Amino acid sequence: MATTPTSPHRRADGERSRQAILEEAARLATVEGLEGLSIGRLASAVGMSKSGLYAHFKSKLELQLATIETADTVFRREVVDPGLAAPAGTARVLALCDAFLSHVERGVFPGGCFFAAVAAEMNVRPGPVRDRIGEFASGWMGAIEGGIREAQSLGQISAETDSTQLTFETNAMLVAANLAFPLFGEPGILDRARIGVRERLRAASDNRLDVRADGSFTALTATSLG
Amino acid sequence: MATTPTSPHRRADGERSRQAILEEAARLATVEGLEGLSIGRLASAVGMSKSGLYAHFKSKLELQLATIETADTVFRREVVDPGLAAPAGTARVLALCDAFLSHVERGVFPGGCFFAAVAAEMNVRPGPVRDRIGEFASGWMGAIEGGIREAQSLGQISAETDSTQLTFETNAMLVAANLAFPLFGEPGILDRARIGVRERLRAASDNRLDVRADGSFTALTATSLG
DNA sequence: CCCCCCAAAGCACGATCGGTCGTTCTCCGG
DNA sequence: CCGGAGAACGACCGATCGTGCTTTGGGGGG
Repeated sequence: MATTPTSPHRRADGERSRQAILEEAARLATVEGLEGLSIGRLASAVGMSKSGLYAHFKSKLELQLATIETADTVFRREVVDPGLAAPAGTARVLALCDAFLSHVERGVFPGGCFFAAVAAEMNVRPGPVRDRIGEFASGWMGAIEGGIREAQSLGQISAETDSTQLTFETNAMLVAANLAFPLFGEPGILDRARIGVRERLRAASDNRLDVRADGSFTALTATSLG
Repeated sequence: MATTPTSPHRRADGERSRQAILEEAARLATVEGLEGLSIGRLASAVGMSKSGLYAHFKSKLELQLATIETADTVFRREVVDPGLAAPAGTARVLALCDAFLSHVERGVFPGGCFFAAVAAEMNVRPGPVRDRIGEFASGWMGAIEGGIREAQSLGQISAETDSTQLTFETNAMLVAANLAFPLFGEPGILDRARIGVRERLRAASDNRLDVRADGSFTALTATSLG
């Protein structure tokens, strides 16, 4: 519902155009940036005139906000939902991280994670755009922390662990991999993050051997990589 | 020497202006981005005309590259040199990380780390600018990894540890803190990174209690924070 | 002390920026 | 099937973009 406008009497072809515009905008914004994304380039990218595109959005700000909502929908579909499908606990945290790294690797957004790219651009520009990015970041971190707390209540991670601290460190590896992957091009960076997350969660299990992980867990230790 | 142009017979006031331009450009680029930084805004920021500024640089690309060199000099002075002043080993790695987080906290660049901001912007735009950013990133990671290898040769970190993996994880916390700090404004994020780096290095010491750390080490454990 | 030369400014260019017209076409409810 | 409303268009606005050319003024070596 986030991407569905509240305005009444919207024509079917117009809604299709609007969605096509926003999906292209979300992709382009990870390359050009939300501010660097120009109306003219976006219009020609979707094969429309500038004014035709502008009929859907009253201002560039509204276009930016709608683009964020579309990106949020994509992120939910490609990362959050697959991650939450895993059984609760450590496995779910790992699934969230793997889904994130997978969506970076597959190039769901050409410039990597949409929100990391936009956050880096807008985190020193106060306004509704930055506020919305902050809300998303809180939600994403909350999803990871929720999984960690579940793992604690399941006894997979020691109750003494600072879940917020562990969330920060887990997300840090995802963000760092997302930043370095397009810069160097080598997919080994993503394996670094996969290893790091698993080792960090294993360490947080406080020598409890009942830590749940998927089959690739034992195969993906730090020493198994050259 | 990096910021010193090779052209001969340069007047003193011109060199001062050039440096003033580049320092302002390095600061502005962390807010506007290297591409979003316009000649006109930069000129008015330093109190010059657009063409007067342009007399120092043949093109915007040259201005961008010179700005990177200036930012590299600032980063070296504010982060790398203070970090390398610490005694070799774990203490030096910690000093590098603390110097990095300190330069973010003090706002040496208003938008946080210059190279993280520029890398996020340019990592999907091939060209000499991205190449130079990649060189810097390799150099910075190399400094951390060098410190870790020294710590290994000193017996402070177990020789079995994958130094590249440990470097990735250490740098990840710095990058993540740099990204989240301006977004949320709370300095607690930087403490998260400080704690994470220390705990991670302690874990890598493989239960060796001779890990060197500064006095704040024991005080900055994960449990000491609310 | 003079005069060369570089720093800086003024001015202007084509392109593109975000944004607003008026107009035409086409979908779709009554 | 008719008419209102939305979709899309081309033209155009003032501002700003990066980049030139030309001019002026002052610093500094002979």
